[in-house]
Amino acid sequence: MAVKTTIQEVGKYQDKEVTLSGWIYNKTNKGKLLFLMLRDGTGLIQAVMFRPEIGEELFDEFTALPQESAVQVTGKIVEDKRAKGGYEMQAKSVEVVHVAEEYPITPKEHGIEFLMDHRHLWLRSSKQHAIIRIRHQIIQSCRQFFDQNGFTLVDAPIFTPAACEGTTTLFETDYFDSKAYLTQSGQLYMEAAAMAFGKVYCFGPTFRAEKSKTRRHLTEFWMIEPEVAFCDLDQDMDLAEDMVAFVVQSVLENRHNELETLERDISKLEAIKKPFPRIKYDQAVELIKESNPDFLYGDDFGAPDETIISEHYDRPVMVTHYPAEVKAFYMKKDPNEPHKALCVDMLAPEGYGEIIGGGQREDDLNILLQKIKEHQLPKEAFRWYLDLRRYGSVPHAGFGLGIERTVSWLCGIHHVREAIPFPRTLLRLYP
RNA sequence: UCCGGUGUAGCUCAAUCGGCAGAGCGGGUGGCUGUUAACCACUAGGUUGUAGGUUCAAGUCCUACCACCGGAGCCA
Repeated sequence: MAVKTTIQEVGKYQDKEVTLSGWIYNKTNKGKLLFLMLRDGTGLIQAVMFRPEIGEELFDEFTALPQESAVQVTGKIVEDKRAKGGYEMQAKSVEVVHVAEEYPITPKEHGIEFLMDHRHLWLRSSKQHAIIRIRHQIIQSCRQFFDQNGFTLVDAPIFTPAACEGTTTLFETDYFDSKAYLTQSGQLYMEAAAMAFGKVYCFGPTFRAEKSKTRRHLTEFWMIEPEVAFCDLDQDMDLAEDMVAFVVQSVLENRHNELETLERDISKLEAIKKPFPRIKYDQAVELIKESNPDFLYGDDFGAPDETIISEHYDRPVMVTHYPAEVKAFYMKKDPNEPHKALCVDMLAPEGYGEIIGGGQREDDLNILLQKIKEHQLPKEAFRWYLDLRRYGSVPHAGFGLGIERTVSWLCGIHHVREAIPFPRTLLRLYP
């Protein structure tokens, strides 16, 4: 009896008989020959069926099968230069598992609305499949990086009691007799966790009810957020740089086929080596003013401004020391430049924008109290957070890495909605 | 929220000055032993986003609405 295997393993079974289970990705026939492109989730392989070998009845049945019908095929794996992937199967016996209905996504072009309405099926097509596998690789290598560097996973809650940062619109939901808000960031909880464990990170979904309608925004997106006790801004940047370089390397090493499927320019990713350039806000403004003279000093950067900055470099650039007013209340001010925050944004190359935002946190109780007052935030909701500055407050820092923006950058895709399996945007809650 | 654009067959799109509603893919039927988005022949398939209006005549012009796309803002 033939051994069951998967398409990515067929190289181990050259000239041997195996059984593959999967779905018909595409097929074409030529009289007595039928070419099945078989998909099993691990790859694609062509199975060649010859009418006299298979038998009239089964051959006709297979010839009539619609795209995405489920089948099981047994045959010999042979090396063949004509086949994509280098191998093909000479089918000997075949079995239909399920005859699909007429499949809506054909090998031709489709519009984005149609594809997004069929996202549950679109994930089967090779490009989307490659993107999600690279997403998996990115997440896996982030976790590996933290494991290797002494971090403890401490996940943050999704339901939160109040508008945490006060800078963004949150989703509100009923929580029994009161209201709860979906988290916009795990950071404040990570600060508590860092005081308990030293080096921590969380990985989970975050939610923003902003009516943003751009290629860089989702209402539900995933962030990896490390936080480290006894850490200053420079050490925080070292960490961010180490992690991003590690992740890029890991994707290059393990997902070469997927990058190829996406026609990603690999040389752009191979250039991502430490050290990353580090510039201050003031220097970034000078770069922007070369191309956009209307930029007002003191403003936060818009998407086109970020692109201008990133175009000066072949690797991610870290911009620090933004004006304190444009940053969140918990950012520590630079003692040497009191109007600047000890913060860092990492801008990806090729115009992919901000993938990391972070910095050193304010650790002085009185300054924090003052800031909460200035930002008119509900002091009661921050009682626990302020406790962290009462019981052994230490310099600490961290950052958040947006998974979808990182996936988009590494995959070279145009829109973050393809970087998450089931995107949630301003205008989409289905499927 | 603002600016711009698009709604025509299951899908992607055409339709000139307002004058017979069309193609490719997908579906169906037949043919082919090396196809890669196969090819060849035949075939079925339409409330032109919705509601009004102008006109002998509207896919095409006008008004309103709806949906989506792109960008900005907001934001990460």
